Amino acid sequence: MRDREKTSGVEAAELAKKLADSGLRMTSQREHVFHLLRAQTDHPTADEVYMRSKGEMPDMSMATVYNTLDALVKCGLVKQVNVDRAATRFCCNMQDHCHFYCEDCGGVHDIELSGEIRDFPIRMPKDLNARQLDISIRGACRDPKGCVRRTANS
Amino acid sequence: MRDREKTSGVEAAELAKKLADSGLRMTSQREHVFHLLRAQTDHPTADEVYMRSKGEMPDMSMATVYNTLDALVKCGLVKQVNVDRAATRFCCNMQDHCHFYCEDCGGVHDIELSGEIRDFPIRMPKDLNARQLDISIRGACRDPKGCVRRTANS
DNA sequence: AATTAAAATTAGAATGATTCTAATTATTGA
DNA sequence: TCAATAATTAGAATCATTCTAATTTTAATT
Repeated sequence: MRDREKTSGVEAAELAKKLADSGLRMTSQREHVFHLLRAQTDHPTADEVYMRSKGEMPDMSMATVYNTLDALVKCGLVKQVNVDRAATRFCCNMQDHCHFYCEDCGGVHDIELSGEIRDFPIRMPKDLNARQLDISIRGACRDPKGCVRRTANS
Repeated sequence: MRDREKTSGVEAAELAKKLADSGLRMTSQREHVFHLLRAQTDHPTADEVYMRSKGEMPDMSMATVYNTLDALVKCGLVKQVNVDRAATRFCCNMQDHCHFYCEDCGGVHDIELSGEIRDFPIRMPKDLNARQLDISIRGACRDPKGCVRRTANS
């Protein structure tokens, strides 16, 4: 086993507990990736995490980076920013609306907004110039008829 | 040249005008894809569009499907649903917040919400059970120091 | 109607992100 | 310590998307 420190004891304990709560084990790789994510809050990609891990854990594989990020997401310590790892979808409803992804059937539904997007309670910094806002909601259809994994064609 | 109908004259005229406004040409492939998107509002992927186009235009290539979807997005008749075609990003800020993607430098910034997500003016249908809501904003940093295309490492 | 330049389409190769596989190693609880 | 289970690894495989170079189509002019 490799040494397992660098992270403050508090972080390590928090991580171990959260992992255990989800039935996952504490490993040095998971601790290292978690520490690394906390050190720089710039939303790295998996590949960036892999690069950054090289210094302290040069043997960690890309597969482990993905597995570890999945574990951290599963135990609620990390969020995935572009949540959908699947293909881009297209729609021709040009009204302001948002999208609901059903995690069970894979379907996408439009959801109406009941107000203007500009009135949403978002505190936009002055130095950022917004061009487009997207809202997506993930969850499950409750309709047993509508909620059937769809096929790619027709 | 292949025949070019199937679509109501109104649609075809609207499409031709929008394309022209963006300096793009009307083609039978573009008309066909546009018609197909309007016929089924289920947010197909590029591959699904390709499959569905087989019946009427069996020779259309995947490259054309992508080019055509890009053209329709560019001229404002179609929206891309998962806007980011790049790698997934990870963050460990577990507060409710949203993300700002700078289209110039590729950076991602957290943006605070000034209210509860549950108070957002979204008209959620009763048969949909939401588990997670994501808000992403695209645009440009105005800060010339902060806005520099970042490198993958460090 | 023929000519031409620019734009669009095509097949297929290339790329990039992610997932899978099978073998090895580490962790945990008895 | 031992066995069972979970995690890690390298590398292959997959999938979505982009690129390339050749061909075809379009649109504007003769």
